[in-house]
Amino acid sequence: MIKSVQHESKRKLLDAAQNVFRTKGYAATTVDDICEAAGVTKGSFFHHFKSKEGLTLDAAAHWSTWTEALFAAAPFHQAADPRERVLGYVDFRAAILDRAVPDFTCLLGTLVQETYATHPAIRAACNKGMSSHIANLTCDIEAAKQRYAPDAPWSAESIGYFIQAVLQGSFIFAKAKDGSEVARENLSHLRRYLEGLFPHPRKSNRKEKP
Amino acid sequence: MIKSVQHESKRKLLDAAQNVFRTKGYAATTVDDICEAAGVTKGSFFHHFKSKEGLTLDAAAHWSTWTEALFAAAPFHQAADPRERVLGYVDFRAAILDRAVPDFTCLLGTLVQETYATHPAIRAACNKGMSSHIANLTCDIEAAKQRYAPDAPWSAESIGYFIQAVLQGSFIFAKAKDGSEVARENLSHLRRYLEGLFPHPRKSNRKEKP
DNA sequence: GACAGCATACCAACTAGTCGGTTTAATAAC
DNA sequence: GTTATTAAACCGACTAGTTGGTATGCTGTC
Repeated sequence: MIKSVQHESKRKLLDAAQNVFRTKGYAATTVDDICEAAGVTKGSFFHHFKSKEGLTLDAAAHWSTWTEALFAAAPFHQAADPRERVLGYVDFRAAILDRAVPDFTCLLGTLVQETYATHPAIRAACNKGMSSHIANLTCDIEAAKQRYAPDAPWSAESIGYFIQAVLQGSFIFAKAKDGSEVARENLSHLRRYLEGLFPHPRKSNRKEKP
Repeated sequence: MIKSVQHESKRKLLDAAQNVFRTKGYAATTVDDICEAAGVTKGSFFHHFKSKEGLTLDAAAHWSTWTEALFAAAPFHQAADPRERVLGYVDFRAAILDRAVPDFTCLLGTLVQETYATHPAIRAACNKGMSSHIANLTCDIEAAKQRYAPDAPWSAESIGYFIQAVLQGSFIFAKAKDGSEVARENLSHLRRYLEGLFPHPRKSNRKEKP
């Protein structure tokens, strides 16, 4: 407990960065903004991070830990059938769309869009985080493919990227329209596509493959 | 000719803004950056635009004119079958992915992601431009639906948004990976989905509906 | 000479990062 | 148990540089 109190400022700064970046973007967010949101001072900020970019790199890693924990704990992750896990993932993403826009959008997508040409280290960190999330997702997709579409011409990984692209694009429309209705419809199209990619052998969805 | 020479600086500023914003984003782009890229001075900038935000609003309108002209002139737009026009649109978007990243990404998507919470006027301008592009696209989709899937439960408009979301999301991955391979695969998934939504009645794709 | 178009010099506000110093916490010596 | 020592955490005023925007001046055309 003593130890956790010590590093509380750092954690608060990383949490605050997540939210402020998702609201205002990277460049428009000042170090003071983050300090204010975290309730710490600028001196503390530069004690823990060597620069704004340094904080951002840490925040990207922090984000990945945070989201992986979130998805690992989500109920869809328990389904026995990998097809259900994949569709459950999409449904889960749809379910959290009722929050405010900055609360369901993706830090990494927001950051990379702004910084890809100017901050190579941030671009790389975002790429790493997104790829690793997709790699996790790809495990379930691969298992579903083995069971329901073993001869399909597409790769499981490319489906993982496709799912993420639909999500990222939907976030942009949620921002443009200040609402998540379009995002929700997009996820419903995505679900229909995935259902078609993994056709049930017959009628039952409990039937085990021989 | 005199008139066009007179306003050449303004046009150059709008063109430059398009490219610089797509590379560095809104907040990280300085007025001086745009002036330098356009080859004009700051005095000229503030002669034509009242502020950086003012220029951005004009640039969003300029972008819409520019892109609508681009798509109106593209060959896919001539196809007689609306299904071919829709698929041709996707193929066209895939075909221009061989350019550099800032040359195929979307100004409006980039802008709105950064400014949605801080610059309401820019958000509205981006929303308007994207919606209008989708409305154009929706005409072809609606016609294709009438012909190939008149009883489908989805709306033509929602397909328009879905197509754009896939594109916008693909741009994010093109930025994250500094390459368009993922984007290309995403568009191939999108095409497969659309093909499934508009099934051919039999075998021929030249058959006219009675 | 009036005016649009453009150029140069300039300013006030802001921002990332610094720096000297204070507080807090853990450990060790006594 | 008290005190000394050390190091990490923290503070907030300050600076050097940047930025959007302004003020003023110049030039050619009508």
